[in-house]
Parts: sequence; C-alpha cells; structure tokens
Amino acid sequence: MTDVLEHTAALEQMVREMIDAVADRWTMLVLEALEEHGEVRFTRLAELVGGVSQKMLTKTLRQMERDGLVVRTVHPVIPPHVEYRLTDMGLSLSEAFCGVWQWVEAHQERVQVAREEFDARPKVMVAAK
Amino acid sequence: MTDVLEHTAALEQMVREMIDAVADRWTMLVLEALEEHGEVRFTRLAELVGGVSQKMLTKTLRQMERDGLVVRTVHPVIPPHVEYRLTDMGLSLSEAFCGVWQWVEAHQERVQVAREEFDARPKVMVAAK
DNA sequence: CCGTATCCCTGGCGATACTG
DNA sequence: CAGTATCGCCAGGGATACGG
Repeated sequence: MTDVLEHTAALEQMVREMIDAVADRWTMLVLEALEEHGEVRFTRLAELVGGVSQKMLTKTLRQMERDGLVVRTVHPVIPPHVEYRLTDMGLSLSEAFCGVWQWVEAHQERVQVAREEFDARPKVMVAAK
Repeated sequence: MTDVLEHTAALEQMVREMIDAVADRWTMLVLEALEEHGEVRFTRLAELVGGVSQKMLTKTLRQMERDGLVVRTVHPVIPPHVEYRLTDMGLSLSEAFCGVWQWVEAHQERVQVAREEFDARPKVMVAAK
C-alpha cells in the first residue's frame, strides 16, 4: 500500500519532469520538423524550426537525445556532417501531439475572438447602480 | 496567392502563440485538474495542481479565461467565493492533450532507461584507437 | 477567501567569439 | 559545419505584504 502510494508519487514526479521536457516550445517544433522531413542536418533543422538560436537548438537536441527521442549521427568528415532523426519513441510522441496541433488549427479563430471579447470587457466597474 | 502566403504566415504566427500559451506547464496541469474535478474554487485548485504559487495560478487562469478555455464565476459574498470550470473549448483542448498524457504514462519507464544509458555513455573520448 | 502590488533574484536565453 | 565557451541582460516567477 505504501508501495502503491510511493509509486504514484514517483510517477507523478516523473510526469512533471516529462511535461517540462516535452511541452517545451522548441521541443514541440523540433519534433514537428523532424516528423515532416525525416533525417535532417543541424543547420537545416534551424531553418525549419525558425527563430531558434544555435544554443537553444543544441540544448534542445541534447535533451531529446538523452530522453531517447532523437538519434544523432555524426559523419566524421570535414566539414562536420551531423544528422538528426526521430526514434520510434520520438515518432510516437510526435503522433501524440498531433491532436494538439489539430486543436490549435481548428480553434485558432475562436481563440482570437475570445481574446477580443475579453479585452473589450468593461473592467468590472462594479459601482454601477 | 499573396493572400495565401500571408494567411499561412499569420496562421504560423498564431500557432506559435498558441503553443506558447497552451504548452505552458501550469496551463496543462490546470487543464488536467479541471477536467478531472469539474467546477473548482481557487484554493482547491491550487491544492490540486500542487506547487504553484498564487501569482502563477492567477496569471495562468487569467490567460486561460482570456483565451476562452475557462469561465470564472464570482459569487459576491464574504468571504469571496470564486469558481473555475472549463468551457467546451477548454474541455476539447484537454481531450487533445489526452494523447500526450497517455504517451507520458506509457513511456516514462523507457525514457528513464534512455537517460541512464545516455548518462553512462563514454564522453566520446574518440582518441581510443 | 481571492486576489493585486511590490521586491528581488535566479537562470534562461540571445549575442558573440572561438575550435575541431 | 557544428558545435562549446563566455558574457550580459532582463523577464519569469517566488516570497511577502496588503486590500476588498
């Protein structure tokens, strides 16, 4: 019973970690780019993602590699040639995110409307009457 | 044609915004908590989410309200009584995230293994013969 | 109880320069 | 080309105190 509690606590902990790792902005975009383009080189990936600094792209890719989401293949030539691709696990995560991407596409207009309505709302001003 | 290009650019822009808003750590956890518990008061929500500061919870809820994901109901009594619940749109987003949650649960162990293997990997040390 | 306002500080991130 | 290393900023977010 304590085991069960500890297990769920550990799971909860792990879930938090995974959320932080995986719901990261750059991670999602890299996942998307790699799913769409297959095996891609570093610089090309930076173009595909767009607006990412070298530093953040490197950091993101290292983390994803560590988590088993991408494989990094180094061809020891000059100039260096490094390719990234999704693992099966990375691919499955990208598919899991598919629903979120679809949601965003399907609802972006409604969200925009909701924002405008919210911003146009009177600032409470309860004093009335 | 220019229209199409501009539209996709605007969409791309919106998608980035939505990703930033929606893939946020606290947003995901609030979404989860509200889906599971229905209509919930502020303090109770803080407990359910766990580890969130008042400031961040307020900020997250305001953003979600602005985006049309939650409705905020104020009962003007003393002491104040404020309840939050998902809108239909919020509920549909939470369902879209369902796949991600399932992925995390299903793969957390494999990720942990991947991390251990990665961390145990020799730090290149290419010099070896 | 449910916030808003203020202080404060860490660390995320970009920019730049350098290496294999 | 694909990184690592270093510097420096400033915004995110915690802690605290106060208000309706």
